[in-house]
Amino acid sequence: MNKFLKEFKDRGYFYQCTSENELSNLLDSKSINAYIGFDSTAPSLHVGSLLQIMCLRLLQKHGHRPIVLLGGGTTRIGDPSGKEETRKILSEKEIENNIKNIKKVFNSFLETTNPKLKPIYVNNYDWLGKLNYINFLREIGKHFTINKMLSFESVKLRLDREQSLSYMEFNYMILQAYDFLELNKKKECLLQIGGSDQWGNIVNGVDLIKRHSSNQVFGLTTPLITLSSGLKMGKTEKGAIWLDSKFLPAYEYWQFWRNTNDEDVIRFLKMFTDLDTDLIDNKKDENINDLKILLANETTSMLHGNKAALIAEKTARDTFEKGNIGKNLPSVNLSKGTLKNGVNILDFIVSTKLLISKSEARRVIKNRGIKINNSVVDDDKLNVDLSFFVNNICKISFGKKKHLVVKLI
RNA sequence: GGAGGGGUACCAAAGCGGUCAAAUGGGGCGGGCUGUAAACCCGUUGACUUCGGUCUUCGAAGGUUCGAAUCCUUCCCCCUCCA
Repeated sequence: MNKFLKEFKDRGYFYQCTSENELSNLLDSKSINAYIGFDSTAPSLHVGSLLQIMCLRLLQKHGHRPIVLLGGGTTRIGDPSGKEETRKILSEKEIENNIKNIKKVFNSFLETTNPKLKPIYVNNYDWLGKLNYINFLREIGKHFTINKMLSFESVKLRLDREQSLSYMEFNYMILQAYDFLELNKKKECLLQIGGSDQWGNIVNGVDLIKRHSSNQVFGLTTPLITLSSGLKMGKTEKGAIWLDSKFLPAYEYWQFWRNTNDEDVIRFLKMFTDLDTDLIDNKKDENINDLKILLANETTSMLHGNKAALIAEKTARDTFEKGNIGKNLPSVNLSKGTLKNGVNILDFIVSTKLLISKSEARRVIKNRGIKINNSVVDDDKLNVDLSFFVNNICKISFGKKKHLVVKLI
């Protein structure tokens, strides 16, 4: 088997492939261009897209070039799944800004200097925006039969459940197929990778290209990553885990990985780090918490850099293992003047943005969830003044994991 | 276009004139147990409060009433069936 494919499987990226043997031969014979499409409705990407990004890294590692499709065109249409979520209509400017921002994310994960490997960015608005409906129907539409489209899982599911499926959404798969065709023509793209939910769309593209230009291209899908808890990755409890320090500081990114479920650790090490898979298998019996730290360090340094990972680890050890005030915990500044006469604990909490409302703060205090300098606050009338500060610093904690350093300035 | 059903908090879903800031379940958050896991148990889940209350919320806007999520009117949206 081709080395890329083998590693793809070893790391647990593999779910389905259109013609595995042929693809394997192709990848052995030359370097190819392969694409993955990303949604650009948000100003950045979160861990939900990380597996896809890792696929692109792996392509590069094996000498293939990734094409990153940022869906300016499809974003404009929107995938109206979900029930009655009227999708936000994004302005052109927003989409452009999103795309610009998202590119930065890729640049921190991908090799960008080697001219043979560096990613090609494309925006499908460039071709979808120019489509002429009649021509499109005649050239592309004729290759699709309704009979077949109705048989696709995504469609069937909706129909079986008697949920409505708009014509617009029904067309989504054709547009994605068309994207692949364009990329095949213009960028010699021979492979599309995507999540398993994209299978139908990908197969459509492969078929379309065969009919339209009789080229053979391939599709490859990754499994849908769920946490052992069954939750979809990325869209987790506490809000999105952004792949961007502007939206999520490195320390919290580190914490996200540090808090991985036991059952997920080995799997995630393989998926989300560059560590050799054999090496990871050999670690199976090591202390689970050390493995989690390893996972957190590897993933964090890949995105935010080695230094940030080390700082995050040290900060975590200081706060969790020693119970100290980790120097590099997230911090807020407060002016000395406001505390001169002391300030009520509720106001204090809200002013640090630890919590957003006084009611919530009151509730949490009642549940013994607030600590100042490691001691539980049990009175919501507590007056916080300068005496709580040592060297102008004070630590306030919400729960066991959320700690904040308040600095006086 | 016709007939019917429906829009309730993060989600699902009760309520159908006062006792409703709104049952119940899920999710979230906090606590306990632990290992910064999982499972389990307990608490909590609109905002402000001098803890007496006050204010804003049940698709939208009006109206009836001492009093409306509940009744009426108009509008918007969704679903099912028929054409």
